[in-house]
Amino acid sequence: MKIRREPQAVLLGSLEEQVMLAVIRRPDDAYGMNVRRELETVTERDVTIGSVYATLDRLEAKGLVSSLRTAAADASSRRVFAVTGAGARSLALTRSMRERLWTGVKLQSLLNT
Amino acid sequence: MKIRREPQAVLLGSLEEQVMLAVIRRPDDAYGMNVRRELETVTERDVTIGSVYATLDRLEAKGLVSSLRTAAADASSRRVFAVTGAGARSLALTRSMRERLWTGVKLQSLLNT
DNA sequence: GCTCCGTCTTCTACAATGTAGAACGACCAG
DNA sequence: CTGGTCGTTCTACATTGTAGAAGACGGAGC
Repeated sequence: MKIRREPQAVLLGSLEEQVMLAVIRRPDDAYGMNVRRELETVTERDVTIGSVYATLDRLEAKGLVSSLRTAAADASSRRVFAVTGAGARSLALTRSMRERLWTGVKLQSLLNT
Repeated sequence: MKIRREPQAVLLGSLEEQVMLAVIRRPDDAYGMNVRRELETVTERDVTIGSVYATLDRLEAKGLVSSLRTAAADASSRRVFAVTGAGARSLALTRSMRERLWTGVKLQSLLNT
């Protein structure tokens, strides 16, 4: 009998993490353009729409987010995203690993070198 | 006349950030192999030495870390790294931008989807 | 002196992620 | 119609992340 390999939580790239967080911040409203807007307003840097979709598609391929289409009858058909359980676990893992690295780090003395 | 582009603090990739933190955590002792060890013990995942050096070299090219060679007379010649002021600023920026995105995010409800 | 070994660095090649912008379809105002 | 807005898809390319082999060097043991 085959040993079942656990679908382990995966480490995220920096944009992947940001995009997932933006999705979470827009409950039920997380379609591409909105994710982009959220990202831009919160981070104050601009992200092209292509980057957002490319990332979203790759995350979906990995099962970290899922998407659902709004009825075509609607004003315009949107693809609404949500992070999956696996996605949430990846976020948690990515964060805790990073927190461990940051623990005890003092930047002050280095800032004005 | 050309407009001068400011050498702004740069956003970091996930490994870049980790490597820089590992460098900071090994004051005066941050040569390649040690950075790798630090990374592995703190994050509990393995990183090949090639990844570490590639990242370190790229960071140096961007001026975010600097390196210095120990005397060749030493047991073995090492290249010791340190993060620069620009590096520290990038770390700070990367972190604060991310913190803003994480603010208010609750993973709990999503974890066991 | 050799030869084997451990430590550290360099190099090459390739996969995954990040980025940009044009093209497209649908709808609505005029 | 026609042009404008909104949202999505696609293509192409740059930057980062990953892997492992190859070298250089000095010390241990014979």
